[in-house]
Amino acid sequence: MYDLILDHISRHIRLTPAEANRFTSVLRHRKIRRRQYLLQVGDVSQYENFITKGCLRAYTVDAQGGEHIAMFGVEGWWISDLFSFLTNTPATQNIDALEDSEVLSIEKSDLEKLYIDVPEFNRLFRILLQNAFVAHQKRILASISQTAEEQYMSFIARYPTLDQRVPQHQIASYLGLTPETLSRIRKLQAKK
Amino acid sequence: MYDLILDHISRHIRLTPAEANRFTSVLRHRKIRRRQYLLQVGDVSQYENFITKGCLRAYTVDAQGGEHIAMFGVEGWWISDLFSFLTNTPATQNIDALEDSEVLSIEKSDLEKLYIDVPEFNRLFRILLQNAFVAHQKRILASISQTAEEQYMSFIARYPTLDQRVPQHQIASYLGLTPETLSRIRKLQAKK
DNA sequence: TCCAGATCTTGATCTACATCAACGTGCTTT
DNA sequence: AAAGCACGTTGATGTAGATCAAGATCTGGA
Repeated sequence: MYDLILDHISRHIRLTPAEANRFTSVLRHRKIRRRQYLLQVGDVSQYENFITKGCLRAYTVDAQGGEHIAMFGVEGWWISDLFSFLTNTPATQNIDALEDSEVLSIEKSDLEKLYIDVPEFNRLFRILLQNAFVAHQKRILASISQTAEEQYMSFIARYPTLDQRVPQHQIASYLGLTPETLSRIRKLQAKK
Repeated sequence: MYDLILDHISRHIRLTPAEANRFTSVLRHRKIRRRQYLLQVGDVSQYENFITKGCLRAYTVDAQGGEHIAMFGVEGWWISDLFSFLTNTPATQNIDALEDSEVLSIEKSDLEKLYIDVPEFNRLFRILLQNAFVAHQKRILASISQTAEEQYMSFIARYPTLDQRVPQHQIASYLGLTPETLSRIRKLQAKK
């Protein structure tokens, strides 16, 4: 149950067995069925979620009802509405499952206690944030400087597994394209 | 000299006078003239820089020579090529000054020692990263879901001072627009 | 089994924004 | 004071990608 997350953590910080137990003891295991919400707009996000199985997405819904995907997550990734989680404000994103999934969730108050009891966790979450920050920065620069086709090619180069698992129109939404445009890009690419 | 940065820090963590001294003792004060580089593509970023005066920008240059602005920074903000800094790889961004500026720079090895000696700094930089992360996420969602005009209106709403200080074509570059398009958007807005 | 919805594709048309080009103004540098 | 940039504006035209519409598969639920 905890193998994946402990392995994930051990890449960044070293824990004693006691500390590892301290950590896993506050994790809550949850199963999320396909199309089921992990978080809905308006709720306050209580948890940081580590995905142990399946695939989820975080997305906003605009005034016209259009969905815009902020991030995907698969096994070994974290997913949450970080802003809601950090500031205790209502979430602006929905998170739901694209496949039957399982997550390990840590509650905010538990995480804060953990920071105090095992200071290394400050370091861990700082590193995770750094990586996420850098990924976001690349995504921004891509979106302001690349064509739709270039962005899609970068996407499949960086996330080849996601391209296989996720419906095409969800990827279009992630890239800020219409499904039709992505379909045409793929058709052109197939010829090359 | 250190008033601004100590005030900035005190919003997030509480330091003893000794810890504050420990911190300021590793800061390096630098003056950067308008158009002068703080960091150039290819160099490894050695510093995190806190701006005490002036205005800087971080930007990439694409194959066609086009500049794409990753971020602006003014007094009270941090600026760096975080990826280069964290991974000791050559920077992919230039940072230069849009006005005569001054920064306080902390070197990577000093920061790492600081994390050990004063663990609260882990917390500080985690919080700073969280804020930056959230800002980036909003920018991504804006760029994939809003029109050019909407993005510009959001920009001036969020950064009214930047809109005053920064040349218009730099803002266009930040938003991923051409200077002509931004000029036309502003003309339309003026009528409203 | 059958129906409804989800997904993807293809074509026709539209439009937001880019590109190209010219010009005015006000700094900076000498 | 002159020359040269940097910066912004405006107009004409081009194009990437959106929108609208229709149809083909496929899938899951009653």
